[in-house]
Amino acid sequence: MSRRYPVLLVDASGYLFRAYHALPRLTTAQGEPTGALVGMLNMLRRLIQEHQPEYIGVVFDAGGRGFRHELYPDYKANRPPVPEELRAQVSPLLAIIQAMGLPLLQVPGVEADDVIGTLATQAAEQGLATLIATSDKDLAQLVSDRIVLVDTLSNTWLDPAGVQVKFGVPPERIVDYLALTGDTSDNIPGVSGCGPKTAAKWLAEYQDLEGVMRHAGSIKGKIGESLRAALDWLPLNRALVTIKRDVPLAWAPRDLRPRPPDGESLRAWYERLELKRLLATLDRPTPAPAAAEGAGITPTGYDLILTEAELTDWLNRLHQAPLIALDTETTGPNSLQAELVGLSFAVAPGQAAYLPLAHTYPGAPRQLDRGMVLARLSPLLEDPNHPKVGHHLKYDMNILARYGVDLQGAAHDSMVASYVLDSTGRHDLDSLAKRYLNHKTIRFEEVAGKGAEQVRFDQVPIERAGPYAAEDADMALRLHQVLSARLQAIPQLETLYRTIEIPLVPVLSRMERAGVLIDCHLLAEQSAELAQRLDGLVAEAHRTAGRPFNLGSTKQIAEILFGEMGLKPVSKTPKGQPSTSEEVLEQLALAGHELARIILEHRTLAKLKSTYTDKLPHMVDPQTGRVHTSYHQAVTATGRLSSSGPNLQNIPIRTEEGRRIRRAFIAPPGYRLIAADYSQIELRIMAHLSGDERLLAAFAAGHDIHRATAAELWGIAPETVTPEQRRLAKTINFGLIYGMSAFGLARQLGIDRGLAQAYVERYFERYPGVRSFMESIREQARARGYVETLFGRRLYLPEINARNANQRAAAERAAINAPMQGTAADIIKQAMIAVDAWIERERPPVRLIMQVHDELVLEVAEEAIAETQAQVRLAMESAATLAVPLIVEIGMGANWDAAH
DNA sequence: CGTCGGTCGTAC
DNA sequence: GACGTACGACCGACGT
Repeated sequence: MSRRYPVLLVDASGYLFRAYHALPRLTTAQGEPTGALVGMLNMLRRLIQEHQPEYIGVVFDAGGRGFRHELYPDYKANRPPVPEELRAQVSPLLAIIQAMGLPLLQVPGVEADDVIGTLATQAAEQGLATLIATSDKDLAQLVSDRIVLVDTLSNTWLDPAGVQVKFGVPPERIVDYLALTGDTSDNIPGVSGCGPKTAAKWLAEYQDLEGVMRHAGSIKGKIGESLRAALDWLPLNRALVTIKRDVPLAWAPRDLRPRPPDGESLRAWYERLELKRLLATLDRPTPAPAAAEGAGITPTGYDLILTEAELTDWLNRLHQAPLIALDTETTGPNSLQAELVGLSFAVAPGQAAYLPLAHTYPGAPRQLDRGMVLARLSPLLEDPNHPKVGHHLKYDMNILARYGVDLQGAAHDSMVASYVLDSTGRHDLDSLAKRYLNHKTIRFEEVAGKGAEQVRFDQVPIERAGPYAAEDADMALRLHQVLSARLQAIPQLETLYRTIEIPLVPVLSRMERAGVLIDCHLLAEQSAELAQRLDGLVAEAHRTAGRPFNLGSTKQIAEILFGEMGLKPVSKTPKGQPSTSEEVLEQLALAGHELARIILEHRTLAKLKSTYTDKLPHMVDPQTGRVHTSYHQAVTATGRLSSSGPNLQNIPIRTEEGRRIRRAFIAPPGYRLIAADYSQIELRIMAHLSGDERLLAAFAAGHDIHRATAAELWGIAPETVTPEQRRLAKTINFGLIYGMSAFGLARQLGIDRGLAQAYVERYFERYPGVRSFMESIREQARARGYVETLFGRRLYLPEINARNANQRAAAERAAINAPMQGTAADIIKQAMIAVDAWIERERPPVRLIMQVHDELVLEVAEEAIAETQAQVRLAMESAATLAVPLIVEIGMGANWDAAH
């Protein structure tokens, strides 16, 4: 569609007939019919705004008997008379088209088809490409590399390849095809019993109509008889259906330049016919003329849906669209609380509309009733056979779900596509439109303001909201086209997108909507207790320091410890300041500095209180009594999900105090929580990817992996491994996944650097496959600039060849970590899809409610516990087949802590 | 008064 | 500098 068509020819009579029957019967208050007229004007405006043609011809039949009647007196003899309601709309329409400045072409005795055929042929000879707007299949015979048909009612587009696909014959054979099949509407009898299939078959076999006629004797059966019976009139048929390309006309294509519109006259007509939306267009500056080549997307006029008739019109277009782009406008960013303000749609690039529903500012025009609109839309929105695309469709899914609409057929998501193509960088609509379409979108702040001036979307004037909202749908559609093509070029990524990321969207939507029940009372108790202890610690700290200070301020702590008390800084922050991190304070506390111990304890408790026990109750949705996190699908570099509002992926577990918080994540009466964790999934993936024999063997034997590692490191029997040795082996194992160096290991373990180096050496001696795996990952990263997961997900590492050694080393560590972390993410996502599929299929009293990277949490009715455990284990353990078994540990309890 | 970088700490 | 991926609280400097 990027091609320009300088010439636009509109088969207006044909369109008018179809529009009259296809579109709703609008009338003015006086009962004057306007439906077909409005449809026609909308189509013209859309075509002009989208294609910005230099030359336009709006072609009408002028009546009068032409050469076809001479050839065949019964030509069009069976046409019913033009309905009065349609006839009444013609003359206003002609007047309006003229007032719009558009060349109106009518030639008595010459049919519109022949006018179009002649002008399009002349234009082609002059090197001008022509777009013909028609819904008449006969015009397919004109299609060439310079002539294309567009049917705005069915949203179809016919170029030579399209003609071949649709009719089974190329454009040059269309006249033969039509001669054989006949045309009932023109009263042209074809070969009885010969439809599209037979005609295409014969023409494929015998080349052309003459060939078919020559072989009429050899065609068997009843159809052969029919053909032979038709031989007499087939040449006449062909002459009747052949569009003339050489009728004498008063205009050449280049005479069809539009004139400036006559605003006064248009206003008068629009007022008289009560065409409010068109009237509004007169108040807007007319769109700029066609921009220079390569300027990206020209600003286009989008539709506004304010009346039932307009809604009907758009419903038709949506029904016929092969892919519907969809966007919701709401009162806020939280999809589980925001209210629906409007909907926008796009059916083709540039063909988009905004449907305002709940703009409530003073003076807002009357809008369609939300319930009525959703009732009419939901059969479409809930039909999986009508594919949808959006940008961040999970959001729209959540919004619609709150209005009882279960969005189905979420086939594409431009945000997700962008993320799969390259996880780094931004994936918001504005950035992507700029990057891939070279188009600057209207930003939200431009319509709603920012900061203190910002208003809710329902307060944004519809005339400002419309272009913004419709553009979002338009951009999602256009981005989808670009991003899909790029995904197709990398089959593994396309598969990842289609089989994992897209199916995950509704799963995440359901999880977010489900939420998790919180025991606020328990948290409040804990908050009160923490507050008391914190007060005590603050007093104690001030006493010890000899003056009051803010225990939350690292700067003030550093002043006291390293300034006033004269302690030696242990390490520095990246900015060169003396660090007061846990590690530092731990050392100082160990050296007997009481203040450090107090600050440490204060830090831990303050963290628990502010981040969790105070915060979580505030995050509870008053409507559900539960917290509903957001899972972000396009954030992390490695393919993991992230969670926010609240983040449920960093709820404490390691300390007793922390686990108390998990006890506040509860199941409702009659239910239990089930927590299912992958055991050592990243190390198993390392075993699989590296193929290291000892590591594979240890997992195959079902050994405790840290114990086995320790046994290898010290060359002793697993039973004799001490807890200390196991702890050290565990640290090494985790360090490997993170690309840790000997220095890092030494620091982590608080041991001598040389000793740490010796451990690392020893590890690689015992697990040589791991060493070569890590080296080959680094090499791949350097050579290709990216690393891959088992399923082909990519992480690009532009800094892998950086001059700066630190940047380079960091990129190498990320390179080593990403295949393991990312493969684990790929696997648990597949498990989530499988678990969700089971739930949706069998409808057990079970909900998937949380994902924490290697863990799934479900809320399960008591009677379904055993079945759920079995199903979840099956789904998770069989989500991927590795060279080592995937093992899942499942717990159950009344709260999240007890489920572990 | 809002924004943003810096620091720290929680999870896997 | 030295351990990967996140989110978010708090501080404090800075800008309006």
